[in-house]
Amino acid sequence: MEQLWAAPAALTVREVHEQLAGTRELAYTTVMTVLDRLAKKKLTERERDGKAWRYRAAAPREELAADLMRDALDRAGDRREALVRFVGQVSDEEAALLREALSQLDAQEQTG
Amino acid sequence: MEQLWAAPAALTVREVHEQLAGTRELAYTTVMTVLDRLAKKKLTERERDGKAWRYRAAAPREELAADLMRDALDRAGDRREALVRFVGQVSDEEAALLREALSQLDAQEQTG
DNA sequence: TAGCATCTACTACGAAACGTCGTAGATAGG
DNA sequence: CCTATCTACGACGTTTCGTAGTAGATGCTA
Repeated sequence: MEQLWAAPAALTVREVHEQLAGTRELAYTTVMTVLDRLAKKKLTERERDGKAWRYRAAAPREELAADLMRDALDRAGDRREALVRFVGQVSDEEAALLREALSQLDAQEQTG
Repeated sequence: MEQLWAAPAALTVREVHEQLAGTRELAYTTVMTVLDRLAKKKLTERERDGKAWRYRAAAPREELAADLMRDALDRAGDRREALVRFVGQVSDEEAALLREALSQLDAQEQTG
């Protein structure tokens, strides 16, 4: 359902619907409803374009993922423990990416 | 609802109910249902104790949090990007804990 | 200007999850 | 045998989600 995020720019309902037509047979109004609900949840934003609305993701997929990770961490009780367990679950590659992200953060703090 | 996790040992429905009585006025069967549903979702385990069941968390709160973080990361598309955003959201203290967790992971890999 | 196409707004409906609880029946202790 | 204690199972209202239809506004076109 959220594969609409793949799209780079703001799309109208029609465009999303057509783009989905290959993969799944959905009624036009179904797409409309979904987009509308996402907008109500602030996951998409919309702007007028003639009589139609043009929808765009409020934040990239990665930002959503990061938010969810934060939320999970917030409900953890002992954050240290949760983080230890988290890095314990993560693949080697992901651990490397994490380290990278952290040094990037350092660099930023130096500069900014 | 999941504040039942605060308890250290396996508890019977009655014990959980009594423990909750101070905070919230819940029917005995409500507690039972909840515990039972949690068990069905594998979030609690239960063992017989006389005619009663004794429930215990299948995993500590922190493990659940870590699982959720993983899930979020898995639905991210570009993991690097998601991780960068995540560490960007996190507090300084949490970043430090993360670094710590990562070095701990290193040490483990050396040893184990 | 009448009519058709296009779009939105609103409503709906079934399924699943959740919080809440009741009833029925098994079991154990006095 | 009666009563208290537990469980199993069902139930009901609410919310979320996927799906879709209908009504009404708007705009192009003949």
